[in-house]
Amino acid sequence: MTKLLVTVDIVLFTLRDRQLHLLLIRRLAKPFEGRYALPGGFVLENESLDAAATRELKEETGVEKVYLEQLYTFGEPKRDPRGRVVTVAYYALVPHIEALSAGTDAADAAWFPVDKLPALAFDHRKIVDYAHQRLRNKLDYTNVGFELLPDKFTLTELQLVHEAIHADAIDKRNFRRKILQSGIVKPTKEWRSTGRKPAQLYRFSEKSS
Amino acid sequence: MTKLLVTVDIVLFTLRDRQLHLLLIRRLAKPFEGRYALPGGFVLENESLDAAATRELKEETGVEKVYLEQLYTFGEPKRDPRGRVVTVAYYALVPHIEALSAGTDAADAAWFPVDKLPALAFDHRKIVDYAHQRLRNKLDYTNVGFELLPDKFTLTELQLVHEAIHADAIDKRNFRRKILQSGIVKPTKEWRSTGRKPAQLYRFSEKSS
DNA sequence: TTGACACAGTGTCACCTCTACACTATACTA
DNA sequence: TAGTATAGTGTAGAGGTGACACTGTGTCAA
Repeated sequence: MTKLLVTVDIVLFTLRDRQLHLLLIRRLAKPFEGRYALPGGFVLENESLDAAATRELKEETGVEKVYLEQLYTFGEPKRDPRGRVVTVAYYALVPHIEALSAGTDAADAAWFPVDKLPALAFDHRKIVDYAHQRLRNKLDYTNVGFELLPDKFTLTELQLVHEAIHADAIDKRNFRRKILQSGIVKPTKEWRSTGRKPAQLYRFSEKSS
Repeated sequence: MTKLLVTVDIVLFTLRDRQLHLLLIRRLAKPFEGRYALPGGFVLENESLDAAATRELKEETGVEKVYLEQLYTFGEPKRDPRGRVVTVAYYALVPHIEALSAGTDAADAAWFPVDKLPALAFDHRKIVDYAHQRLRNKLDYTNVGFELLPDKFTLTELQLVHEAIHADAIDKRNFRRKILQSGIVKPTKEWRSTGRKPAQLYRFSEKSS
């Protein structure tokens, strides 16, 4: 009946400048002082795991209303040098706009491209890799991609999401055909006129899976 | 820095009589006295989560050398009426033969077909449903199916595994074509002569994914 | 011994899906 | 008004999937 410390850690992804980024916080205390780590913290006595993740994300990064999903629980006895800590890892997705507006009022939080991460504290690198892999897989058979976009978006923007996550170029015609045929998306009557030729805006269609 | 009780619970699947079964243990103590529950128990101070799951499975069911995979962590504050308990759920797969030879020396453990389960203690029904869903999904894009079969098996036996998990009939010719084309399996020179006409035995080929 | 039975094992065709591939249209800017 | 950046569009070949029915053979019982 030994009790253990339980934390949540969150891998918060967003898309900036056509690249998948995630948010890290520089540690001010030992161990791993000065290193970057995932946002997270202890689970309280009367709080569900999801609630703890939501709360920590808001406290440490200011971000609210994110897509949040439990990832995996890491519980190696020596993963924290201070003692036994079991962490329930989550990943979260926010559109870039929201991510920017969120003030990171407390710590030195910063966005890093997933392919250029600094050395991380604890086993957080392992958690990040796991999250990235899950995101790649899930993109293909679910609608998570939309969580990285604002309410209305162009098909090119949606394609950029897929390209960023898979780190690979996709044929434009094939991509559009697949998306439109699936009915996952429906056109609005609005057009985005940033750039040269305006592009039609689409919206995520709740219906299809 | 509140510490919490952390348990592991395991959904142990096997195939008996062409049907997917799982192992449950009748509770002898309150709460939920007399009800069936998943095998599991507390995570010790110096033990990884996987180690705890393996240990509990062995202690409570006698089963060793199973395929074991972490599923999800359930941490609603009120999921255990006695107080806050976070449980890391696992699912495990064993071939029927091994499952039988394992003596369930301690408690009254019993196998139940997944579609005829008794009422379960705690939120274990939710965990079982989650595990069953995961197994169904994973069957299609991985090799987990083989974990329910002995080392050598006939193609019909493999088909029965798929049919049991998906609870649906599969066309024999299409199934064999897909399996053989994928190279996931390689023929041995042995034949099983139980039944009428002997069938060729196959072995899981480590190579392809 | 032989006939019935239970299960093993095999091929084709139609349809759908995926991939590879290149040009035209148009709004904005200089 | 010419240049440019991005939007938007179709087709043909290959491969994969699903639907479909009969023959072969070892075992067992009469």
